[in-house]
Order: sequence, then C-alpha cells, then structure tokens
Amino acid sequence: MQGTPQFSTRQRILGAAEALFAERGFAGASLRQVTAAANVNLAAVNYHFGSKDNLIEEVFRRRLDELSRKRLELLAKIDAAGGAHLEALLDAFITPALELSLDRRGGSVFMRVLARAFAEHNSHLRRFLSDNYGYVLKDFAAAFARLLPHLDREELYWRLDIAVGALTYAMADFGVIQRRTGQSEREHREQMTRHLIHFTAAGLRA
Amino acid sequence: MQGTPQFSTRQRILGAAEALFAERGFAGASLRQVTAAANVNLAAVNYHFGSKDNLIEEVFRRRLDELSRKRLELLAKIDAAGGAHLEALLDAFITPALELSLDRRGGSVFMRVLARAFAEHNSHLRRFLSDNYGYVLKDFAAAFARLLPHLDREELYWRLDIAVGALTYAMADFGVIQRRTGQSEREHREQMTRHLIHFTAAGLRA
DNA sequence: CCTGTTTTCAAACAATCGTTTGAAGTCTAG
DNA sequence: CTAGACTTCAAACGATTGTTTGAAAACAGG
Repeated sequence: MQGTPQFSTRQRILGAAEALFAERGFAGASLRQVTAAANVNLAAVNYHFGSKDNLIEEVFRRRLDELSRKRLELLAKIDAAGGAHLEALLDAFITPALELSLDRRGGSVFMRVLARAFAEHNSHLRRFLSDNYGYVLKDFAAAFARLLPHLDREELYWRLDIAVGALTYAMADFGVIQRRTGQSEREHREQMTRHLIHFTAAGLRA
Repeated sequence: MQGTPQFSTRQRILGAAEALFAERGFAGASLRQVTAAANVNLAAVNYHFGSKDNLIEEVFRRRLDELSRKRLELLAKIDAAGGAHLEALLDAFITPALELSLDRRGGSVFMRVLARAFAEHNSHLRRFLSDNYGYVLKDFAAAFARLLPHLDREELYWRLDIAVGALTYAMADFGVIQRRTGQSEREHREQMTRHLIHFTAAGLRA
C-alpha cells in the first residue's frame, strides 16, 4: 500500500533497468542494482525475461514500438496532406521522441539508452534494432528523397546519416548546454528541438 | 624477436585498452582482456597505471594532447591569415581527428572511445575532459563567434552544441553507412569529412 | 475449501571482476 | 662482478557478476 499506484514486477524491472542502463550503460549496470532499484527479487529478471540480454531487448521494445508507430503516423499525415516541407518532416521524426523524453511516467531517459545502443558496436544489438525498426528510417528516407530530388542517392544517404547523428546526440542530451535555472525541462527541450530542426533542415537543403 | 618492432609494456597496454574500450566500453572491457590482448601480465596495469580508472584517463591523454595541439595550431594559422570562412574553421577542427582515425599505427579507433566518453554520463570523466581539454572548444567557439556575428551568444552555443554532436557521432563511425567495397578507408573517411563540413557549415550559417 | 498454476524468495552456483602480494627476473650504475 | 632499482610474473585476495535451484507464498478457477 503506497501512494504511487502499484506497477507490476515486470514494469518495475523495465523502468529501473532503463534508468540504470542510461546512467551506467548495459555492462555497467548489474542485475542486482536493477532489481534493488525496482524493489524486486534478483531472480525475477531471469524469471520474467530469461536473461539480461533479453531484458535489454525488452527495454527497447517497450518504447520503440510506440515511438515508431507515432513517427509513421505523423509521416502518413504529412504524405496525405500532399506537398510537405523539410521542417515538417523533421518535426514528424523528432516530436514523438521529444514527447517521450518529457513523459514523467517514465521514458524521460530512454533516448539516452537509445544513444548508448549506437555507441555499443555490438552487432547483435544493432541487428535487433535494424531488423525490427529499420523500416521506419527507410520510410522517412523515402519521404526525404521525394522532398530533395536534386540530391542523388549517395549524397542523400550521407546527409541523412549525419542528420540522424545530430538528432540522436542532441536528444540524448549528450551536449554541454545545461538547462537554465528557472527554465522548465519542457521549455529547455522545446528550445533544443527548434534549434535542432532549423540546423538539420539547413544541412539537408544546402 | 618478432617482425613488428617491440613496443613498451605501457604502450602495448594503452593500445589494447583503446581498442577494447572502443569495442566493448569501459565497463565492458576487463583488465584481463586488455592484458591478454597486449600480451602482458595482468598485474602490469596496476603497476604502470595504478588503477583501471587511471588507465582510462591515460588512454585519453595520449591522444588528446596531440589532437588538441594540432587543432589549435591550425586555428592559429587561420587567425593569422585574417578573414577565414566557416569551412576552413570546421576543417581545422576535423582534419586532426581525421588523421588520427586514419593512423595505422594505432589511433584508428580512438574517436570511438571519445564518443563513448560522451555517452558515459560519468561526471568524473566529463570533468577530466572538460578541465584538461575544454579550452580547445572555448577557443574554437570564440573563432566561430567572430565569424557569425549575427548570431547571439545563446543561438551560437546551441548550434555549436549540435555541430559537435554531429561531428562526434560521425567521426566515431556510429552511422549506418558502410565503406563501399573497393573503396579505401581513406577515401571513405575523406568523403565523410566533406559531407560533414558541408552539412555543418550550412547548419551553422542558416 | 481445495487443487493447480503462477509468482516470489533466500540461497547458492561457477565464473569473472579489480587489486594486491612477494618472489623471480631484468636492467643499470658503480 | 655486484648492489640496487626497476619490471615481470604466477598466485591469490575478497567482492561482484549472471544464472539456477527448490521451496515458500500468492493467486486462480472449480
């Protein structure tokens, strides 16, 4: 009987794992630290997820399923509206991630976990992400290609690669700019998003 | 007596640690893996470096001292030449990192280690890097400010933060674009650098 | 209330972690 | 050649790693 509603053991493990993976990395966060933070027995991880590797995958799945859905939903809306411009397309890609990073019921650190996945050159993890969520990037790439017909395929892919890097790095809050005192997290994030879209659109167009 | 010249125990440890930190992260690479790869006794790490944390710092110091020196040297040349333009400034920042990533006598994976340092939100490591090498970014920021007088301080810092993110991510080779078959590593890297400068310059200017 | 399933738990597993030890080996100056 | 400093080595330290176990607890439908 606590003030906060009681989440299931599964959910508590996922939340604690997400936070600790963001802070200390996948290898750096131990299952004992995770289960202690989740207020759950150590064996619960292997009972519910089978192994630490499976837990890691599940941390991604929990967020990326919805994130990908929202991104493609916004992309579809833009496509339906006919001629979109670059900023709207970038907005469709970024906004769902922004919402996630502002979600107080968890998820506020997930983008950092996602950025860690890029840093891990772990081929297994990369394949998992590519196999399950690569189609999102593919769909967006096609939309960008339609909007930037003057760029040949190779040129476009290079620019998108760089753009994804800038977005990933920024959304993970890896930069040196700190939130100003008196500024809310939301204001800070929204300001970052504005600059991010402006910067990236210029880079793609140039 | 081997074909390759004999490096000192210290150097071999640093090289092996760099490679393994790049591949598996600081927590993910154990000292036993490092010493085995370096063909060196386990105790040698603590003898020569005191601790794993000190070894990590030394891995950075070995490369960043020279990298920072070269960057500032190129920056000084540009300043001396009078009016520079954005692309030259970005080139001064990137080229030393590019050379490092092409150095076959080691260093080819260091940029990946550096990117990992950003992913680690470890405050100790961040302070170490900021205290010892932060002045390089400061000097470059001042040069960018002179070149982009229409941007106010806050706007400039946001753009530079995003630009550093794009550079870090790309130089660490975190992207999805693979080197084409038949293309040398040098050609691949130089092509990446060209796109990177073009993209970033546009983002800063816009 | 009882039976069978699902979940939690303390305890232990072998393996690996960073670090320390003291002796053996290598080197260099006198 | 020898004394002393520097470096390497195998072995062990206690602590921590992911995972497994079998029993206790909680829950379910009949």
